[in-house]
Amino acid sequence: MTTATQPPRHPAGLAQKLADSGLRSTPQRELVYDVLLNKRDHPTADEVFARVKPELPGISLATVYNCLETLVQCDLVRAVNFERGPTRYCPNLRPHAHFHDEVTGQTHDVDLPETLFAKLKSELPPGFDANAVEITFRGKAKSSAN
Amino acid sequence: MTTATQPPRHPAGLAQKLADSGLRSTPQRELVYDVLLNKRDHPTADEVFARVKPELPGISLATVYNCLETLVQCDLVRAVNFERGPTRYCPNLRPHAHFHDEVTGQTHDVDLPETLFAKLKSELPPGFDANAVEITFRGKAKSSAN
DNA sequence: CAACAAATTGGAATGATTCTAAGGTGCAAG
DNA sequence: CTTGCACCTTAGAATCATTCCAATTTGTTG
Repeated sequence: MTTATQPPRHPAGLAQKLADSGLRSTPQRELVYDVLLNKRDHPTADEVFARVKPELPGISLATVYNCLETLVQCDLVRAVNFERGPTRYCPNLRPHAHFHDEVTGQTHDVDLPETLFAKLKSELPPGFDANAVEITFRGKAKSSAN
Repeated sequence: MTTATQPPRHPAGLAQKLADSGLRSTPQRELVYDVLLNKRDHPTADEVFARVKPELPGISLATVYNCLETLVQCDLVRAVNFERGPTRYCPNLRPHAHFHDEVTGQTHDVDLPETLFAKLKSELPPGFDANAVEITFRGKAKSSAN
């Protein structure tokens, strides 16, 4: 490494946030974060891997997964569709939301006023035409009061 | 069918809805639907398989998957978390929703007023304490207007 | 009953993710 | 500056949900 070291393309916050969690700043973590900031198209782990590889040819896919998880834990990045588990099925056909209890793992139906669903759709910018809205809450529900 | 035939535990609608789509009513499909109606705890395919097996020991997991997909196609059942694909990552930390373009497969960020997120949480029944809300729209966006 | 289409079946294949064991890296204390 | 040690990375194997496939079964129609 000569004087050619490139400045980081991301806010200085990374090293700090990592340190806050007792974690180290590594080239892999910085690069993965850079890639996410530079093209905000919600890439998959594989896509991040592909973008990172040219700059750090030795990096492994496992590391990309590790880095992404680390960034999520530090609240620097959010995972979309992070329902790791299998698909669940529900015979309730009325429009409703789901509440996912993080303690028990149970999923509850939550009825919401139709007007809210309408309101949500009406908030979409012009050019976006939604035919479905999915709302999922995460948290804890009082004991087993189904 | 003699007098010993058990009455279906589900609304008569099944056979009809299936027929509407040019599909047959089969013991497997009826039983899978029964199971979903009888215990509405959002079971996974494996769980459905386990509940169905005692009554129809010869049924295969593949058939359970097939039946579930059929029921979803007939609009009798909804699949929760049906993001089959890989997890996506997003460095946008402000509260926002996602719009999933079903044509291009792209995911866009959609900013919504904070008040809407608050409103949503306030609609939760007592005893439900959410620390996160996930909102995903599905539909099509006007051309490539990122 | 014969023929054909629709369904089911078991097992193999796929694909994302996680696990595991081994090797590297860098700070910290002496 | 060297040794120790905790943290990281790595490659490849393992897992798990889901899909695919080819063969068999079932049901309906002629």
